Amino acid sequence: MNAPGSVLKQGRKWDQVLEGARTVFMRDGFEGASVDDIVREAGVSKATLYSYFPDKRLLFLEVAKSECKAQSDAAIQQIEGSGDVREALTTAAGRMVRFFLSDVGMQVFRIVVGESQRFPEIGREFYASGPQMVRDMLIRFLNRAVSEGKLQIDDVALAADQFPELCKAGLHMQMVLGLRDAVSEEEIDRVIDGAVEMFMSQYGVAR
Amino acid sequence: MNAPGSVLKQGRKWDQVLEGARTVFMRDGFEGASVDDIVREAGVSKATLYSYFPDKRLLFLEVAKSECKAQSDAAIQQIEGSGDVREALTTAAGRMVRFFLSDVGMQVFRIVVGESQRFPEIGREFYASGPQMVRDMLIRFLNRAVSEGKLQIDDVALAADQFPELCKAGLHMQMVLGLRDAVSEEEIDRVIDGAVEMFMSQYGVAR
DNA sequence: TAATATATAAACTGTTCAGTTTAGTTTATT
DNA sequence: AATAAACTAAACTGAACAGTTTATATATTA
Repeated sequence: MNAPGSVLKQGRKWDQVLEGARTVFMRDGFEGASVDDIVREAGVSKATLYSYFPDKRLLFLEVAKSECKAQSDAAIQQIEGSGDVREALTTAAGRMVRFFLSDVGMQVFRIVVGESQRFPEIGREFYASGPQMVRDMLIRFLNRAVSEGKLQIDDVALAADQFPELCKAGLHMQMVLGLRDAVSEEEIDRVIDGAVEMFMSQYGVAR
Repeated sequence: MNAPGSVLKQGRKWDQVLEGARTVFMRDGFEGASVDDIVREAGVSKATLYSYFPDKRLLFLEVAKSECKAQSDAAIQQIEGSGDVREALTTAAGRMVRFFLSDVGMQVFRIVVGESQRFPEIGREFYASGPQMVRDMLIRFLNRAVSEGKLQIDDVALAADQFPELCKAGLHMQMVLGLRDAVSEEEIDRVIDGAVEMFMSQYGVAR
């Protein structure tokens, strides 16, 4: 079940540490979170934390990975199943937008972007356990739709990169930069519909 | 000419300080840059720096604003002029992509995203002097094209949000996260053409 | 040339914080 | 109950760093 990604680990308070770290990192960011805050939140001694994680950065990496995986597993699910492409894309877009705009999603994004220069593996691991998953899923989905004659796409990889971007449509940037603190359901729907509409108008087969 | 945005300012080494700060912030990020590094780079005393800028954050804000303004002034220029919509969009897309993927553009983005939680005005000022400018320019351009019957767009604001996102198409994310360290001209063209193609296939008027 | 502005180097203050160490305690296992 | 593994609190180390102060120097202006 809750495998620790890397080769670190022992004992029984691992989850407790990770949960405390999650809370504090999500609240205060990477630099903003002190290890002392984390141990206090986790109800654990500093020595225990350091017996699990060699340093703060690795601890954050573990938190980010587990968050990402949880979210993108949920977001990926079966696009499969539903026969209608338009419907499937709408569903997928909904999941994506809600993920991008969730507190956790945005906070992880902020931290990862901010720290990936100093700690490149943070960027890599985040990408691999988040955006990459979605991208791969979309590529599979689009390839299937193409081979079934439901879509017509020359460059599937490009299309798989375009769709998630369309799902941001300015909202993500505004939220991440703190220009707004909420987005209404109407706006979300408007963006989703706009994304699907635009995507289908290029790649949909004429009927 | 080089007005200092806010109401701070005096004497003759202002530019020198700003230039040194620019260099160091762009190289090391916000937290990574120490004020001592900056004064060393600028060839200026710490006291002088602090006589111009009340604190490090404000100093960075000034750097970010001036970078942003320079870049987005250049990027905005006249889309106007050229009568062909497709051509104008292609040109604009080229400027945008090259801006997103430039060292300065990415570094400012990284820092702003990373720090805008702790310092909300950084996010606001960045947005106002960068993305907002582009957005407004696009809205004006699209409205004109619509009224001239060259494009058909219901929701111009949405379209103006979609186009820049299309210009990112995964590349921006990969670069910002440090998964790549360069993008070929071919890839850039592919993304630009893809963006224009998709945009026109929805909003272009049938001919 | 005297007076005023601006600049400088360098030492200092105060704080924050990651990571370590120590000496002792709790929990599980046999 | 004995033993070992995991945990604890708390003090400590060492370094980094923002911002201040002081005493001095160099331009600029009147």
